[in-house]
Amino acid sequence: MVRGRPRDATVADRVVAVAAQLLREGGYAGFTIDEVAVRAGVAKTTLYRRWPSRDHLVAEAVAALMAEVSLPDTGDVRADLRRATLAVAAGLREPRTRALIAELVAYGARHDDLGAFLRELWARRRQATGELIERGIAGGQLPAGTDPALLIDALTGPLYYRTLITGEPITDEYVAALTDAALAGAGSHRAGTRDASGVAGECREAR
Amino acid sequence: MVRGRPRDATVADRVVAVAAQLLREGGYAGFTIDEVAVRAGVAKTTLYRRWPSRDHLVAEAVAALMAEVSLPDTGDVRADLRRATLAVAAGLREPRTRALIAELVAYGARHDDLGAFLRELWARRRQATGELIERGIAGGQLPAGTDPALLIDALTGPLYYRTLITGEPITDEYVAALTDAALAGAGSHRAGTRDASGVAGECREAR
DNA sequence: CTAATTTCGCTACTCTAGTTGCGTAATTGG
DNA sequence: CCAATTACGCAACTAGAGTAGCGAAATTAG
Repeated sequence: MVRGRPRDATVADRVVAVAAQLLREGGYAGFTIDEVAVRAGVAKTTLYRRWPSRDHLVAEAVAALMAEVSLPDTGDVRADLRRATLAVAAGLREPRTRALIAELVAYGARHDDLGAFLRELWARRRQATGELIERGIAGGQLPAGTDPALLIDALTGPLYYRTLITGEPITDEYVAALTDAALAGAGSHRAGTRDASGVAGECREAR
Repeated sequence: MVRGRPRDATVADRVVAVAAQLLREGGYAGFTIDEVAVRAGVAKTTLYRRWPSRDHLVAEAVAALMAEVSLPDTGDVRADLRRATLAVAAGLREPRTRALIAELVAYGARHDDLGAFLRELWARRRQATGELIERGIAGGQLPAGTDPALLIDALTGPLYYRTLITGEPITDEYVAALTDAALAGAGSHRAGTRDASGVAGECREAR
């Protein structure tokens, strides 16, 4: 057995719950380590014995907050992808969510370990979408040459780009156009077929 | 005339130069207001009379750093877009650039005015690309229905998405595939033509 | 020249992240 | 029971962001 005094097993749960609650209340602002310590009834030093930095604690609390969130699966892969993309867009429109993601991005850049943790978090979210796309390819609803990772990026990347970088609005019309373009572009890449000039134009006419 | 003692006109230049230099030396870490004040030979309070926060000063220094950067223009719009996208990818591969952008993203989320400032900064960079695309449409090198903003998002969004969120590598092959998909998807959206199901598949066969 | 006005430097302060050192509580092994 | 070991709480500390107050310097209006 381990020798010394065992860790208080309730501490982790209490702290993360309090941290998540603080984030819900005031978002990123108003979240202080001291406040977490007081509300959770533990010493600040105890917090730092378990989480190496404030950023780490916030990240874990966010992970707890986004533990749920599911993916539609109606059998119509294209429709499911549209719905999922609209859901992501809706989430990113929330100012508090936007602010939190922006902070997480900075955390990931500041601490290598936190970066890995967050990448893992995002990867889990993309996993399900990837499987959905695989089913779509297998079932003939998406072109055989479709690269799942690339399609996810094409659907999601512009949303985060607008949210975090350009700040341009993400309307449902924009999401529809984005989804159209991404689905139309899927499977277009072939080794040796670097440029698809004209093809899109042809497709447009053919509709 | 204005009544009181005039501002020392050299202060702004000195401070921004020192701030940019500190960013070059140590990136985001190691940048402290006190150090800037000491090196620029001004009082810390004077800094805060001109820049409302550290974040604002960093943002202005970054803006000074990225003042240059030009866009290729060979007449071949598709090739120019490929080149420009590769250049953006190369920039984002730099760890220090990546870290700075991540911090800027958080700044923009924390301060509304800084958000506007940064959006303006990015908008200026996209402006030139938009004009390039317009020329491509006018010259028939891109489908008539191409939405310039959407195409820019499709080309750039995934790069920032990978850089800031997923952390997946951005290889030149990835950029090539991404550019193919984006260019193939351009102009695919039409009012009333919500879904392009099958079209991409057709294109694949026709290739 | 004098008064009003504005900038500047300086000192001292608050607040929060994060650290250090110490005494004490809880547990296991003998 | 006793020693070793580990967790915990507490108090004091450092460092950096940001603020407040004051006196001095520079400038313009009269």
